[in-house]
Amino acid sequence: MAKNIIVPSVKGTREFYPEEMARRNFIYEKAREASQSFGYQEWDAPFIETLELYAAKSGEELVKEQAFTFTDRGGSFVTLRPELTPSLARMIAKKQRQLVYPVRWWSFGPFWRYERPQKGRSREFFQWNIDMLGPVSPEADAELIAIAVKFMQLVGLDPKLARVYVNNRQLMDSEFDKLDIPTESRLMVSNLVDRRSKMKADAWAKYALEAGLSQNQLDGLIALLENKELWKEWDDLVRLFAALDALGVSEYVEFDPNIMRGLLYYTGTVFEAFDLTGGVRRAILGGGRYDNLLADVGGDPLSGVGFAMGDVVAGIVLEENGLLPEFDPSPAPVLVTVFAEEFMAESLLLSAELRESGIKVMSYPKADKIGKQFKFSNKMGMKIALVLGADEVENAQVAVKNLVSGEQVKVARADIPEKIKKMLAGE
RNA sequence: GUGGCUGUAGCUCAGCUGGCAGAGCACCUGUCUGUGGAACAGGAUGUCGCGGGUUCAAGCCCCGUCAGCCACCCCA
Repeated sequence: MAKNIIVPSVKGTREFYPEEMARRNFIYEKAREASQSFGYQEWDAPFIETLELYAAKSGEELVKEQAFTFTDRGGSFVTLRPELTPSLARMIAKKQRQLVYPVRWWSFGPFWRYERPQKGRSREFFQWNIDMLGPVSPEADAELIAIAVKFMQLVGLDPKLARVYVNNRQLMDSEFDKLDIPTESRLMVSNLVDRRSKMKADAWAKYALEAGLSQNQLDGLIALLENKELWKEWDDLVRLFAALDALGVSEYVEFDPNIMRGLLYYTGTVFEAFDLTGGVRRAILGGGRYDNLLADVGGDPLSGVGFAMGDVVAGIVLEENGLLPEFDPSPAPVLVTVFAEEFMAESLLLSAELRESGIKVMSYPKADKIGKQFKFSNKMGMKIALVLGADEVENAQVAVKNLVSGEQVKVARADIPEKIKKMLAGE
């Protein structure tokens, strides 16, 4: 065996062997189907942006700690995009007067964050982003949630396996007002809420008191977070749930006052989808409503609603639930074998004819022992192998072997394309 | 960025208180000079992650480093 030392890949990057590529494409296809079924247009932005673009927008941590930044050969600070929203804001701003509203855009592409890699989190990942820009209405928010649900349905995640949890930041702010929690403490309280599910109740309570809450405020906060009926007191959420009901997705969606979301720019509805079956409750996707999207990139005020889904967690969830389609190694179901060197041209000619008639065909590239060629076709999961040996060539025939049933018949050379098509059609 | 666990054949892993580097699967060859999936027989395979140290002797002990995993942090 080779003793070569293989140059390692960059830490946290992903290598997509055909099987992993099939998984990524599966997620992409389902995201596209969900997006397009609601009329969204596909778009994309640069993978490299200036550091400046992110400095004003995204959460502090995201830029300072997690951005993949470097200096280019010209001395400019550039960043591998850690998220899409700032690029979206700029691109919208540049054509703000020309676009047709509501803008409905979706995208699927690579992102980079300089984090410590572990399961479900790498430094390089693919993300589905989808946004509606323009209208401010609970019904628009509901549409995005319905798209998330559509994706879940398309991949086979039913309400027993995964669910979308919804909250509203304005509602929470008004509740925090009632508890006399000052504005400057809101971020702290948000983090506190995010952390609650990960800590034991008494440890969390202690932590909250140390963070500056009074016992009264803590009691109020707990009561608030336990109140699953709170949405009924907030008009936007009442309308949101009515819309979700009309869209037929309400069994997938629940109100949950514990959903806060770290990103600063969310201003209204926020939501996250979780896998209910896994040991770790990790968010599959998350999003919400944001206002003043364009404020920092020089556009006029415009609000929107959207969400993002990473391929890493989504892939794990699908795998753990047995929802990934079986990997089919060969895109071509037919193999043309090469019986001997002297029949190579015959075999190539046959494979070319079959492709001409629209059939996906692989040619075996050399005259290996026929058994080896069959073994190859078997490992590649192919359906049909064709053999052109001395007997067949002499009689203008081709031996056609059904690799699934094991049956083999000889067919007149001229009838081969039709015969293969019928076999592949299941006849 | 902080703390912990792990790293041995292509893969999954065993390897005792330091004493000749192992198994299963996969692979190759043959049984089978016109046929895959099965069976049987045989065969090849290692910088024991990397670098240093201790020792007569290190896969095993010590230090460092890299990578993966887990928990924080954050989030997709």
